[in-house]
Amino acid sequence: MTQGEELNELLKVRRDKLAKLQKEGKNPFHITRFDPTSYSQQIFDNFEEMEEKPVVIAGRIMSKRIMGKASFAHILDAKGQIQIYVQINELGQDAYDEFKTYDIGDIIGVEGAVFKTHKGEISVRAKTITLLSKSLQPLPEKWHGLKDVDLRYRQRYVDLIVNPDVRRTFVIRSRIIRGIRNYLDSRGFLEVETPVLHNTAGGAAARPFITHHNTLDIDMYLRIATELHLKRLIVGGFDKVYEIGRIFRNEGMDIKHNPEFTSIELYQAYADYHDMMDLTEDLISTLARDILGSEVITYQGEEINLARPWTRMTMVEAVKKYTGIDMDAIDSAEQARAEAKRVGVDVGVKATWGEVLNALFEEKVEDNLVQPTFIMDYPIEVSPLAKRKLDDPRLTYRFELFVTRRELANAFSELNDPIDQKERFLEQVRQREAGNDEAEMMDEDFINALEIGMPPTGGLGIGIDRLVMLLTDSYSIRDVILFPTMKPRED
RNA sequence: GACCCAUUAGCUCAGGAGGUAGAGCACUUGACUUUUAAUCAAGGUGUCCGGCGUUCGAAUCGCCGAUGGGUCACCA
Repeated sequence: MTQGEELNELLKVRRDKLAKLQKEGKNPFHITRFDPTSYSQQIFDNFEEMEEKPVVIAGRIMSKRIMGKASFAHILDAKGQIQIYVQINELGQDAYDEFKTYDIGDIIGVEGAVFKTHKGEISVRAKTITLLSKSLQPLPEKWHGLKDVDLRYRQRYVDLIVNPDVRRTFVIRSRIIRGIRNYLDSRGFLEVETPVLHNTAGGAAARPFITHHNTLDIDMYLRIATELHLKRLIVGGFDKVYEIGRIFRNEGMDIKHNPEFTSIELYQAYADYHDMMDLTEDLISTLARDILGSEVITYQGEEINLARPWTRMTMVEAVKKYTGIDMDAIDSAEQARAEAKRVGVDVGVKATWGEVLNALFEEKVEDNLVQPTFIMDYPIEVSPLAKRKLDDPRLTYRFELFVTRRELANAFSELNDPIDQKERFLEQVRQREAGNDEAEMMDEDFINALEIGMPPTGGLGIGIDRLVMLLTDSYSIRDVILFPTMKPRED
């Protein structure tokens, strides 16, 4: 709100109240600190001991019921809401009159005694009330809250005030991330930080955001993955590392994609992708148990059982199960393309056996993978950083985890052969030159690191936002990101 | 990027077969010393998303645009 703008009546009333307080030397914005002794939740949890004992609480006025010489209000603090009882005899005439001018949305501190009302609600009988901050705008309606999705995302601070479920989601998000850290730290993993600004955008197939460094006068990329730096650290001798961090991909936005999102990638020397599967299912089922209290959860009306063990099948087996096509029995790309066409899956005229397998999987299998399922052994064409299978060079030691039809994790036995890796990069470069701007870029220093020598290593990446969606039953990725990417409004 | 839907008071929403807009909450004033969607009485809410057009008249109809949501495409 800028100066000179016409204020509507609601705003004007609050400005006037503030001006009056300032004139009387009671400017709430002059207050610098306050010392609450209790959260609302602590009072509820310990009522027996706290009854009739003095407490100091602080929070936002969410409702107000004035009945002449006595009033009730609800105060929202970080842990919840508690009622206060405000009576003229306790406060005195002047303080009581001033309290009556406070608005819903104002932040107050309350000193008083814990008690239970005649109707049985645990409350605080106010002895003194201090206005700690004046709210100059009205809050959304108490009963329906804030529903407008646009406003909820743009003004998340209001959303958090009036929609308790939103607070819960982000508390759980925090617990999930803390749970992951605890799990990995207790198993000897080292948390590290690698650059966000990259000279080459590698480790995934995605268009990057480009930015510019002024002093060096070079364009740089925001990272699209943490993979290649973390593997350099395995080369360096840290045998178990992980990074939880923001990833940026310049792609479309929908209920599963936000341009910036959070991933965890971890790498473990001397381990393979089977170890990564064990770790993945143990980690996620542990999080569900510890944070939600159950391994059986509901996502958008569907029951999901996260109890171990989870189904493991190869991509070839999955395609066979859901299409009847046995890709193992097919040797030529030509025959594979004919089979795809037969079941109505569009593939290019030059599609390889592996590309056909991947297309069949994506179009015919993914939508069936509701319960947690590891899909193993991805084609080499779509896995430029994964180790080739010894018994079938068309495939790699790679898996993805699917839950509720969505990819949640991606892992490989990491490719550590520098010569093979260089050839894979060159193939990616050829694709890039052929117009695929999501193909990997050549990363000579990463090849150099592999030449120095990387032990056999298992690597795993999990989309934290999607994991939080699953564990909080959130429909959209925007419901688990505090400030999702929004177009600016033109006013 | 394509298509569909939405946008009305601070919030949640009605309404409008074209005649200048309504409810509840919130707000203001008054009554009320245990209420809790407090109650009772009285009162004012407004760029009907923006622009252009049709029309005597547009919030309503048409076109263009903005933002959001959804579906699809893209995202191996």
